[in-house]
Amino acid sequence: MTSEHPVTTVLGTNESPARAATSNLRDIIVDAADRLYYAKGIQSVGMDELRSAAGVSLKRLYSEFPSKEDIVLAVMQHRHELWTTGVSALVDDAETPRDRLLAVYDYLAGWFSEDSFRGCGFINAFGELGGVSPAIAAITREHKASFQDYVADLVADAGAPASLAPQLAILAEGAQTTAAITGSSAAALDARAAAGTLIDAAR
Amino acid sequence: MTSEHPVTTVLGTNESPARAATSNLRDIIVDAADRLYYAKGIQSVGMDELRSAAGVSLKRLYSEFPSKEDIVLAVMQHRHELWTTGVSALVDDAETPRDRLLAVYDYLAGWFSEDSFRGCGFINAFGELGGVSPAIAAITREHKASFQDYVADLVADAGAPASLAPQLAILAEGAQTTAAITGSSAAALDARAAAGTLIDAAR
DNA sequence: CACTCTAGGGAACGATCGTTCTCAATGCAA
DNA sequence: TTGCATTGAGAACGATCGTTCCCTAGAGTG
Repeated sequence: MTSEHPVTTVLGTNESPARAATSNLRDIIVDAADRLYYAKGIQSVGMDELRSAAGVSLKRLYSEFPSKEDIVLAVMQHRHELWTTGVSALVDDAETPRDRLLAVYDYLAGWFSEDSFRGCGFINAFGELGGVSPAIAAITREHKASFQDYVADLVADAGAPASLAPQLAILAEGAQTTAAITGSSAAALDARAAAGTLIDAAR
Repeated sequence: MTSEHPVTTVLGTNESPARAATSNLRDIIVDAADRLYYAKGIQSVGMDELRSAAGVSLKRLYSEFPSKEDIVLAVMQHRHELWTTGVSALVDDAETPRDRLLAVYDYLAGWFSEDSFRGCGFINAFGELGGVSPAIAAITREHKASFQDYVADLVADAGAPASLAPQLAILAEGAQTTAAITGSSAAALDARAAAGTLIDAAR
């Protein structure tokens, strides 16, 4: 489980403009891997189990990805895109700068209510493999840094002091782990309420 | 990796009043396992590696614990005790109810600054094995629930509304994961500042 | 001293890991 | 139809996993 990725450019380099047709081989593999890794952890899912779930032979699996770690990184890249588009969709629908900040927690509330929810896939992957896989640690850092930057932009747009941004990001992180472990989506509402208080106090 | 523990009583049942001498066999194993599992993840550390680190033969290892999962649970139990005593030591030293609430984040700041810090061991274990090991999921839930209860007591002592407690707990959780991934202890200060704002607003 | 018994070290076990390789089936040109 | 190149399914590989077991060293007893 080692490889040297150009980690500073892993996220955001969606170099396939003609991804087009929904179910090509790569997407089938990534979708199945995402479901399994997220539900059971990465090391608890062997290549044979992934092979069965995806309905793809080992040969074709390895023709698309050189190693298991590359599948894990592709899954994380995929999750990053889902997260980014999901959050910004709700944020863009909000009207006031304050509501745009709070929309982040509305996204969390919807996510936490999914049956399959089991915390942040990046935090899970980082805890499991961040200590032994530099590439997985790096992509996790990138994902979280991009979220921090995103919140910082929203805070700036709201005219609030920059110090508010990391506080709001911490609330979002804490809500994710709390919801994962308690199995309840209540943490999203708690975090949203706290965020509202912090935003109001920051003027 | 399966076993049926009486999960509702795993934490807090320290049934060995005469633990006395510091370095008995069990403690040696748990200490070595804690270091390795925390640094590299649980499944990345084999029994042979643990055996070498603890300087104990496999036979003696298995004479003390029936399976690897039992070692993991003992490590988590140990971490729970360290956390509980560490936090309450700082809390007890604080004078005002407000400072007692903020002392939690002071404890986090010290912890985050340790070289070995790599996030909350419970969150890491839950992400890695919570989906396949009910016992590990259960002890994680117990640990987090006990922290929630502890914060709720502090909030009640401060005369603040109960709704403040989950918000402060979420800040603590978020600080842990943020610090782990960014590799910086700044999140403790951010969380502490946010907590101060929330406490002040709750009157 | 001779014998028994216990405990411990570490080789060995079956299972499973990620990865590779063999070989049959297929498409296509002549 | 025949010959050839390419693909894919899944058996097989070496390594390593958690766990067990064999066998020796040494203490205790007569």
